[in-house]
Amino acid sequence: MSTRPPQLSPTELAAYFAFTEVSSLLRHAVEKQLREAGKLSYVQFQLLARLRDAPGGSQRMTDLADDLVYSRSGLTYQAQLLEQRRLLTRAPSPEDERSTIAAITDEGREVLAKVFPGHIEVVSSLLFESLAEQDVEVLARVMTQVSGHLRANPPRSATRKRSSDSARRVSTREP
Amino acid sequence: MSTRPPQLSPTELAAYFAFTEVSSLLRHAVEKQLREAGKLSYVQFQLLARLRDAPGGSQRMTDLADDLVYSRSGLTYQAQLLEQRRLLTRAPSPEDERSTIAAITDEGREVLAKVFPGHIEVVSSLLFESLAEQDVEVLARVMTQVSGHLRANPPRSATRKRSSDSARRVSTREP
DNA sequence: TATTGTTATACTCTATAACTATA
DNA sequence: TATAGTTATAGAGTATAACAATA
Repeated sequence: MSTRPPQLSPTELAAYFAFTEVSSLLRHAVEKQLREAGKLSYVQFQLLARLRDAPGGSQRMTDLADDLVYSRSGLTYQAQLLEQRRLLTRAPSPEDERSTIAAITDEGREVLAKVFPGHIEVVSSLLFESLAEQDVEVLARVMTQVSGHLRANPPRSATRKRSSDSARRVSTREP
Repeated sequence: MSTRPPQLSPTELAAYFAFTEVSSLLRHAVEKQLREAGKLSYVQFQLLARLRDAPGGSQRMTDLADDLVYSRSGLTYQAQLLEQRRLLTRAPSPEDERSTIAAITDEGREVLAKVFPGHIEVVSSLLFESLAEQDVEVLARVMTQVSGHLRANPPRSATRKRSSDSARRVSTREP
């Protein structure tokens, strides 16, 4: 095993501290905006956004839970809330009666549309406003790099699930 | 108000998505490690770490709450938990009897010391392992830039404190 | 009166385990 | 048996408002 140095370098420390601070403040601001503009929690927003971007505007509950690093019961809870507000529907899958397919409704899309401008505004003004175009490019590159690294090396606890038969689709394309 | 474009550029979008994903996964992993290694929540860890780095290992409750973007009652709650575990003490300030000074104890420092190696290990292997040294430098620079920007433009809600000025009577409704 | 901090309380979120039903 | 999902439930965390003490 490759041993990582037991200490962070000063540069790493600075990067880590600044990263967590930005992350925390941005998250806080985004949550506030979503709550005020559409009565959505951050997770609910992610849920709806993911459904909207999924083919057919729908996805299996389990896949949603996997993507959002969520427990299934937690997802059920949030889906119930959104269903009560008619922002999504749930129905058993025709292929596999065990599965539940969640689908975003028109009302759900409306809420997303209502919330989005303010969301962009927050992200834009807090995260990007002070950055030069090149900085943004560099940030995108570095974060994408790390993101890929994290997908490739899941945090141990998330590994226990997908065992033998249905291996998970990874975003890496193999020739 | 400076006018920001109503849309994020593709690069900004990529940067934002990757950033939030990394932030979320890293936070999750860090919380897990802190919980398992020292039964600390992330906020409690930040609290202790901040006290440790403060002069005298102590700080006023209000200042702690400000720094951590925390409500006072929430801070009181966490401080109570830590005090019960003897990881910090609370005592009224000699200068101003209204204030409470929280101070980290030796036991608190021990817990931090116990938790730290694993913390470093998580951050190191998740955030930095896949990055070249130059990437880390760039990340530190960009995040510090944004962090400074955020400090300079607090998210509105955190602002309404220091102003002894009466600039906000205008929008206040009275019966 | 304003500030500091605590308390009382209500609410949201999350996770674990037991359970149902399908496969 | 294994998987998908829900339910029951318990616990942590947060915020708001009322409050007491001090300035």
